[in-house]
Amino acid sequence: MASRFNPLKADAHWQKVWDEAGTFRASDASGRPKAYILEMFPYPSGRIHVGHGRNYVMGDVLARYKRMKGFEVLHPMGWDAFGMPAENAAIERKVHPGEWTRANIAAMRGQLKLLGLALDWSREFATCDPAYYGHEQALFVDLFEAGLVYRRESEVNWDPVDMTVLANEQVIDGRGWRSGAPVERRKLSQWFLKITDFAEELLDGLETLDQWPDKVRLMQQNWIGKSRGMRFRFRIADPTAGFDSFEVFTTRPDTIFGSSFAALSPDHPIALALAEGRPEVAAFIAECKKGGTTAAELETAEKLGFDTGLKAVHPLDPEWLLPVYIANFVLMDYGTGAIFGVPGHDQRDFEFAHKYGLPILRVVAGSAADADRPVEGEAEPGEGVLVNSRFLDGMDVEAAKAAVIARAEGEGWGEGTIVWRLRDWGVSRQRYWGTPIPIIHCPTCGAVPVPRDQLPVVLPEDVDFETPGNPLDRHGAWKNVACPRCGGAAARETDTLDTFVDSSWYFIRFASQPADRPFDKAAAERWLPVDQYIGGVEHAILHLLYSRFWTRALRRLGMLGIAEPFQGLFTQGMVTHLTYRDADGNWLLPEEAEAAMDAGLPVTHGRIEKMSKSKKNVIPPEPIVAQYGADALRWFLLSDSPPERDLQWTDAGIEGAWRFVQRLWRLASAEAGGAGEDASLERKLHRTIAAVGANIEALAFNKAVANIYELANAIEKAPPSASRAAAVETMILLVAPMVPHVAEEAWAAAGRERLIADAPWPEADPALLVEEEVTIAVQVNGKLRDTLTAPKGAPRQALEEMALASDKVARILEGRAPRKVIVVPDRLVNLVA
RNA sequence: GCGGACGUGGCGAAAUCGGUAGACGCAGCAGACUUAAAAUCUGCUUUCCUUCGGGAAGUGUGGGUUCAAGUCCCGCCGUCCGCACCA
Repeated sequence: MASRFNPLKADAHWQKVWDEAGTFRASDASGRPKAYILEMFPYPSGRIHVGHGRNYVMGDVLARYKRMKGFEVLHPMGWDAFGMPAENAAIERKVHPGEWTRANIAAMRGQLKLLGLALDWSREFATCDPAYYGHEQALFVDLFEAGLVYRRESEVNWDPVDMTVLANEQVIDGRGWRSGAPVERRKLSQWFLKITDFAEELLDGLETLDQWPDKVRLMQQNWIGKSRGMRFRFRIADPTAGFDSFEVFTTRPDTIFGSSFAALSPDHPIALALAEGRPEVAAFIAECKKGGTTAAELETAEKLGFDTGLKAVHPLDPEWLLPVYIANFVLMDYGTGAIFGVPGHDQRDFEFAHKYGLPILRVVAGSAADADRPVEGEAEPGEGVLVNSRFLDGMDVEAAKAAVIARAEGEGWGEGTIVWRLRDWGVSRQRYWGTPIPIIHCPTCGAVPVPRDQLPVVLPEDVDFETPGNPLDRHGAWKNVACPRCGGAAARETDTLDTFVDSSWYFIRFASQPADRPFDKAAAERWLPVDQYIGGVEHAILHLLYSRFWTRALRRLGMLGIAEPFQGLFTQGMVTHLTYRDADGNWLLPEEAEAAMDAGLPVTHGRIEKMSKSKKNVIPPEPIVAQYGADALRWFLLSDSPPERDLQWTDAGIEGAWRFVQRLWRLASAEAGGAGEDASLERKLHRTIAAVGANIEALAFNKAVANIYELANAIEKAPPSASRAAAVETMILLVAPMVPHVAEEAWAAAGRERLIADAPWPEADPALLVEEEVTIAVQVNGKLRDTLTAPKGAPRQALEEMALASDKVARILEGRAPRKVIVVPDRLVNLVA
């Protein structure tokens, strides 16, 4: 047997063996319990780096482990292939987006294959395949017919660089999530999916996701943003411009007697109507729109108001008139676009009242005795008892809320209600490289869905990107069609779907891909939900919320009997690497940095950052695999850092991993020899079997790695014995999910005919998990003074006597008897002097 | 501003229920093997003191609860993440 493991030969060999045997092909018909392991599929942006690899290797270890545990494992791979980078590449390099995308997929598939991933490649697809997006169009038509899709003119987030609309979720600090350009407001006709119809169940469903990180559940909960409160109508004392009342929403109906003004959003219909006849109103509204939307600007933005001169009648006192302002801080798209101001108990209203000299009334106080204490410095939004509030006086906040709502509902001027922060999902994109929206606009029939037998609506290939904007819009031959309903001249919708639609159901298509429909219900339900989903936390809201919505929508349509698509979710950390910059702050490749230093130019070590092309700190997998092999790379990616935390790429780290792979090989290929039992090694082995299994299931790969190191150390120190030879063999099984190539090689070298990938996971013998002897800590006053060895399960009395017999303890106690003795069996004895 | 997470050796980290802090790895030091190097193997490696037996301190910081706190509670400091004029 060779003294060194040669990954160059072994990697390719075993990858071919797995491939030819169809080892990782998932069977829909197997009787074994299923496990669906999925990593978020990649966008084919060019090349992968080792940071992407970490994600796939984690899923791979779990998939291989589950196979060994007897599960039928579905572990597929595909490509989230629509999106703007392809179009940008088309514009810059004059290649067709499809060509660019296909070339990237081919390159990245080759890179992934170098890692020896246990993937079922037979289910691979790209979302830009008409065979995929055609079914997506069919699903869109289904949702359309079910009333879950609608079109409306709306003010949208317009990205002036990418020349497209962005969803609210895609606007970060007022800038486009991709381009980074400040987002503009524009009015456009857009297609929307009714995700708000599902707000309640998306929120409640979070409760069932106990295998999701709390952090992600909390983020979704905040995003959905449920607020309970009351809606009520203010009558306008002197109706103008055709309006005699307006509605407001509040979460604090209890403070209704603390109100000193009402305020309308600058976009409110009444404000807009007033602006028609009064230039000063129009000017104020224009002023409000000027301000930026970045965090910093909003932080410092002044509260601005314009007194319309209108008076609102207090709903509980017809004599009480409130001034009506237009105020810049009132948002049209939350609640009703109008508020009633309670300066004493809301900070924004407080600032507003200060600026415009409005009364600041106290209606909540710590106790009734504080009723006359003025509210000073800042608003008091907290708990207390109601004061200065007529029939509410003396109630606590919750009771007062209920009392006001009951009164309003009884008298018919308001009602208890719930308001959501979540908005409907705008899915129209004015881009070419996406799924065409399967709708035809007919001047007579309106928006007509493309009949199912005419799907897919295929993207035309012959498009030009010379002119800015959407090339579909200019493509007459594609765009101009007959109306499917009346046969008259009509035009295709030229907007394409947000690519997040593509990724909202790909996991269903992986489970089942018939040619004639999106998926087969029974086949999909065999695999779904995904047992373990792995990906970046950056998708905590967008992709994960949309997928949950899509799955629930399909359920409502009766197409799928599953509520939640992802039972387990894991968000892994990034791989980071050193960066270098020159004197001008430009990023340098490591070799450029070296050359510059040799030339005596100043080079600064940048921060250790997430690998990215722009920072020039990416490590591609090819040279690493060529030098150290796939197993060393996999081992490194699993070692040391907890998987949810960032992992720093270092040359020393990959070399350490390579040394371990070689060490495994040496252990496995050494002459076995020896006879007889080694009870202590067997205990170690069985504890390791249990620990590695538990740690892999918990995705604590770094701990599983440490368990293996401990076992390897113990085996190396153990004298030859039959136990030792068996331990080596078992260790090969334990590392097989993590370093599969060297494991197969060692397995074959040991004369095994079956693949180790098909071998069963070893079972820990429960009898060997229990120690016969334990080390007992002996403390005096809580400080460790001695340790002693006792049989497992020794009685308290015996432990106490042994502890008192210790010389060290005797020296410290100086002959005194301890006042108190605490004995924790099998752990410690604490003598309190 | 609101919400959340985290803070342990030179570094990555571990410590499952409040019970021997630092397992395991990296880096480092010393030694073995070698003509030499690589590879490999052995030992040491939290800090300070030491009469070499051991002793003291120690998990961001200050308190508290407890026989016992990295772990629980309260305050503070710092780092990171999410949301943000949400009525």
